[in-house]
Amino acid sequence: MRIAIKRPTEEETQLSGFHLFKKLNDDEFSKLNFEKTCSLYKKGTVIYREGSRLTGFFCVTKGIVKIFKTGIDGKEQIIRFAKKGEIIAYRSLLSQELACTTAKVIDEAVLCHIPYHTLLFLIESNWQFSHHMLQIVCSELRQANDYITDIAQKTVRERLAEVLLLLKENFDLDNQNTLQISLTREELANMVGTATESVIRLLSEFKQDKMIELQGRKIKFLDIPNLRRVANI
Amino acid sequence: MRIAIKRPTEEETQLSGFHLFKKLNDDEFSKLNFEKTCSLYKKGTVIYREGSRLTGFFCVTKGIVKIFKTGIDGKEQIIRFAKKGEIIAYRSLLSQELACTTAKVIDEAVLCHIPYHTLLFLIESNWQFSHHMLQIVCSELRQANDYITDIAQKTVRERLAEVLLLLKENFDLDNQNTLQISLTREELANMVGTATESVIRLLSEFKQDKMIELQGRKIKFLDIPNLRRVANI
DNA sequence: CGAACTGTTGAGAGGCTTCAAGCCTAGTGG
DNA sequence: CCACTAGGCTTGAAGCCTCTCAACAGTTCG
Repeated sequence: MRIAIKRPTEEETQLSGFHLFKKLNDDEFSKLNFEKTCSLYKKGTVIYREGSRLTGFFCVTKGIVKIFKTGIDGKEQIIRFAKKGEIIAYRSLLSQELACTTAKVIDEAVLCHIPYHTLLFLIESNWQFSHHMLQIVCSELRQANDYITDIAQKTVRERLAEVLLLLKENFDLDNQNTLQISLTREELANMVGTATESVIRLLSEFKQDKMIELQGRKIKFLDIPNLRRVANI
Repeated sequence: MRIAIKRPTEEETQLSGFHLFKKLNDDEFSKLNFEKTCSLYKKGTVIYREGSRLTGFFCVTKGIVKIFKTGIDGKEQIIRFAKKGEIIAYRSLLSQELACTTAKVIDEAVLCHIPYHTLLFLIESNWQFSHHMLQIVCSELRQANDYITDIAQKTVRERLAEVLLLLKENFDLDNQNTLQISLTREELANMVGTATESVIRLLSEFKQDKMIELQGRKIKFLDIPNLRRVANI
């Protein structure tokens, strides 16, 4: 599945920007760089699949990767998106379980594969690395718990508004206030946990209420305070 | 809020059973024991509240603690229950955030408070401790992600059946197949993410279908395979 | 240029929630 | 000892939010 067409540029494989690796000493960082394997992945490529055995984790140095679980009738539930500076597949790896999610490229991406033994080496040799790692997992756990509460208690309308705001926080807007991540209606539905048709209807309601503007998959924010009110946060 | 009426027994404050501390050397374990503070808490006591600052994490050595978030209109969303051998409050502590959940005793409990500096000391001095800690957080994150998928895709009926089976896994049954944890209908609803009335109606349907038997808050399992089928796992 | 996928809209059905009323149980105070 | 109260439990009825199904338009791509 892992098809690399062209090589990523030197710059696209730099791990120095990762907060996680900030406290490594020169030796550790060299070792990391020596043992990493970076590849460029086209949109649509599956990085790893639910149930597969992982040999390491990945650092996203470019692009966007969608992490999802497959639920009832193959319906996707999107857990999160990973972008530059974030790591994926570390959870199942640390638990030494088979992958419980699938990772798919939605924006041409460069990923660096870090073998499991390198991860273990870093945990053993540098407590600050472990500490950072702990903070990353804890942060993700917090988001997951927050989301459980939302999804259990809020209406689809509130959740969609919240998801839009969340996307706004995590992915930049251009100078026109347009969201710089392109998702299908179905993907939005799979984030919110609803039917595609519901997302479509609600989006056009938001549009009628002058909170957003739509052009295909482009979403432009017009009235964020009101959107926040709808989201009920 | 933290009212200790009677002292816990020596045996009730032992941390030697905790998997998390298995790899500590004698010095580390002594330090841990020296710096812990154990108390006994009555049913209904709040250990820590959403938004409060935490000074350490807690090891549950006896009893059951309910961890929940407060959502819309004060409606509780139960995140999990912690029982003997489990730790609580570590997530917000590690992230150095204010508590994002509330912990309340639902079965008379003994908790040992471990100060933040002790946690940091252990992370610095013993990589195996950090590794265990990472595995605990990862395991909780996995459960959270699974639950997001369920709650987003399954019906209330399926989720209730699943919650019952989950409780069966985590809390023992007596020799009559009766669940050894006593929850109100409202608490069940707050786990499933539904209205109390819905839980009541579904429980009596399950009873009519001879899958469970009810006596007040006691739930007795009669047909687990069928319950599993309803849960759709 | 058709095939496959995505997006849109309408109609109907049904699962759940909400509101309301009443019952039961346990704990309290006269 | 018993009425009383509060909180939990139960049931019914009404209604709405959301899903599903279905048909069709638009878009992309080989």
